[in-house]
Amino acid sequence: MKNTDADCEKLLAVKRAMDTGVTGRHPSSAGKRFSKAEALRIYADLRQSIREETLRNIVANMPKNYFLINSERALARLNERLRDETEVAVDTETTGVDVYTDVIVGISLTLPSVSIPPLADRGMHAYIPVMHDEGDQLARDYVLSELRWFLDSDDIGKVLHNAIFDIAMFRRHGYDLRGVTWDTMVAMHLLNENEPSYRLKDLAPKYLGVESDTFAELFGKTPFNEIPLDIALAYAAKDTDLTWRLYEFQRRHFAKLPTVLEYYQTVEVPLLYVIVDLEANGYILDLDFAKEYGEQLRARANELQAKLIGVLAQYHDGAEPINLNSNPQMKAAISKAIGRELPNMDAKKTLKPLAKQYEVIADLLEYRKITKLSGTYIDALPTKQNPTTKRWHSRFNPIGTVTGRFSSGKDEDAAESNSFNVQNQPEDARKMFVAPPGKVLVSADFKAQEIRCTAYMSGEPVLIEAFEKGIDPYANMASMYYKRPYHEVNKLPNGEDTPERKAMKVVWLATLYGMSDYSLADMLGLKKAEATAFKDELFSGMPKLSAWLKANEQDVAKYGFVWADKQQRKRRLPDGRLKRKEIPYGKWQDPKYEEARQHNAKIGRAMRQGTNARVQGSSAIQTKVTMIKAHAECVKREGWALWGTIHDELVFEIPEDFTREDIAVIERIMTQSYRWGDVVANGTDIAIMTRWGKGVTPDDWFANRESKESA
DNA sequence: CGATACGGCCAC
DNA sequence: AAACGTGGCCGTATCG
Repeated sequence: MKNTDADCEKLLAVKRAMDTGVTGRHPSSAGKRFSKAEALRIYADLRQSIREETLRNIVANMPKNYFLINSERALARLNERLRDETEVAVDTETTGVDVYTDVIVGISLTLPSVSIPPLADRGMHAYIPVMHDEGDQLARDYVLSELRWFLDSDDIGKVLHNAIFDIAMFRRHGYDLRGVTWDTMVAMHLLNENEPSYRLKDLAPKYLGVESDTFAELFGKTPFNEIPLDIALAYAAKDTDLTWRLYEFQRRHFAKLPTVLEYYQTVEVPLLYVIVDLEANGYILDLDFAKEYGEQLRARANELQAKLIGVLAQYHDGAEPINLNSNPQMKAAISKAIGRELPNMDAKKTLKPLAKQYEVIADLLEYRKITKLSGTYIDALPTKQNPTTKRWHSRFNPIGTVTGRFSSGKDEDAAESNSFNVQNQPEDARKMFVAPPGKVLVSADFKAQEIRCTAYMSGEPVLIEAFEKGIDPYANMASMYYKRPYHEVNKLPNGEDTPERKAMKVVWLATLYGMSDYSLADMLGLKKAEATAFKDELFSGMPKLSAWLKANEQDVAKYGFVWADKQQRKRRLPDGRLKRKEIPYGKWQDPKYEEARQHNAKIGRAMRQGTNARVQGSSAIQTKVTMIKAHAECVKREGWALWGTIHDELVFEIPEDFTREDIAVIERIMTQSYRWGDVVANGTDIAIMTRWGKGVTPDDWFANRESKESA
């Protein structure tokens, strides 16, 4: 059997160790033939001893300006020194990564300006253990109360790596961490959104030339409170030491990016506090509803399962019973059942068109939809209640995407966490989410956010005029293209799209996202040449937009990056500068040119990403700026909180006795917080609900309330 | 048996 | 020729 690269390395390490006499045969294998299994056992022991040696080295080679603070006197002296600092690096060590349940076991501080005469290195790196199992130390309550003035101070800036976590941990113990001025993790993302990892332990070797072991490498699954204080000091003080050095490195680089720095300091950093509140506020789920709905879905799934197995089992060969969740099995069985070979099991492209013709396919589609819905959402979410807060919490990661949008879900190193993605909840699962008692959810979206953004960035008069007149841009385009009156191609009396408007929406998004004419034809049911002609004619009426799209591609090709609005954020697309590889005519399928094809595909992808990143990235900035304003308003108002954000939408929770003026406030926040210059006004649609979903308009809500009052 | 890849699908 | 951007997560398949 062939060994993996990882195993090869392990075996080589063992061989080296045996050759140099560092280790010998494994005691458990005395008298047996030397085997790979024994070598791997030796490796495990070797690793353990390497780990122990690493820890010994870390302690032995610890810089002289790392100090353990474990007496009242030492803490008092530290407090004095803190008063002379303007900016300090801060980090917490904790029992785990659940900010609502875990607790702080120690605090690291780097005081950069301290100078202790015999020591060559400037700066002081302190670790204050407060809950380690062993060793002399101060109590957490005492330390936190002594440091309260510092934690509360806006005048002493705090520099952290992943500040959201630490702010939330301090809050867990009833303390604010005010004055955060820099988050090296977020800053790194603005300096390079393509970075493979934003862990301090990966950034330090890469950018500071400092080797650094991860917590897991050094301590495995041992919680930090079980780590002896000498090792804890060396490890924890190094964290703020590295954070500070990374900060200095980043400052130098931001000097060349003043517009990005301005955005970082006025948006991304203040936003961290908004996110902490948003995440902590959390969600309430209607468990009775979830239970009942889950049972309904399960019953239907069982019914479909029995039916499908009845039909398909005969087409399945193999020792194991047929599995409806297995795509390879289903592809084979259904192909046989319907007497034609399916190319794949894509629901939209392959199965849906066949569902009318073949009941078995319709059943399978329903079965898959239901099992996905219950498996991922309806049955899964109820188990994720936080034991401490009794609410459900999501993570909103402000650097989770390359364009600047939020991602939502679990943290990278938190497989066990109860966190979940709140941004991809299907309509049916949203019904589980309810407003807290006495409150309503108010959702406010940016009306046609990305299209307004494009109108502004391209300066296209057709789009700008449409927005000025309050005209629907899709309908306007449809009117132009089909040469029919606007009202005829806008919406149908029942509020649904006309086919013309729908087609324009597809074409619009296709262009924005760089869809090929081939795919567009596929989507609209046209021939490729027809799709090309369609797009050409449409865009010939909007020359400024066409020029803008072209310029974006040229920028990607020339510079390898594009800017979001006002040069606040860069999207680096280095593949755009690659040179295309020639593939001779007729050799397009030739395996010999596979590498050339992939190479050229990367360039095409970069070209498509350019426009998308400008639009999506600028829109994300609008959403983030608006969130800061919305949060500030919520803080001022009793019972108001920011409940969620889904890219182009903010959701508030507010007391149910809200007024028309309250709605007007939300409307102003949405439309005035971040404007597309003076060129394109913002719009917002507001909906009110007690259960997450469609909701009603404010007018309907008030009409309903008034009719109840008069009854 | 664990880590990882992948197809598929939810959202905007 | 390839062919729609940004994500997260599920279950199965695959690898060693």
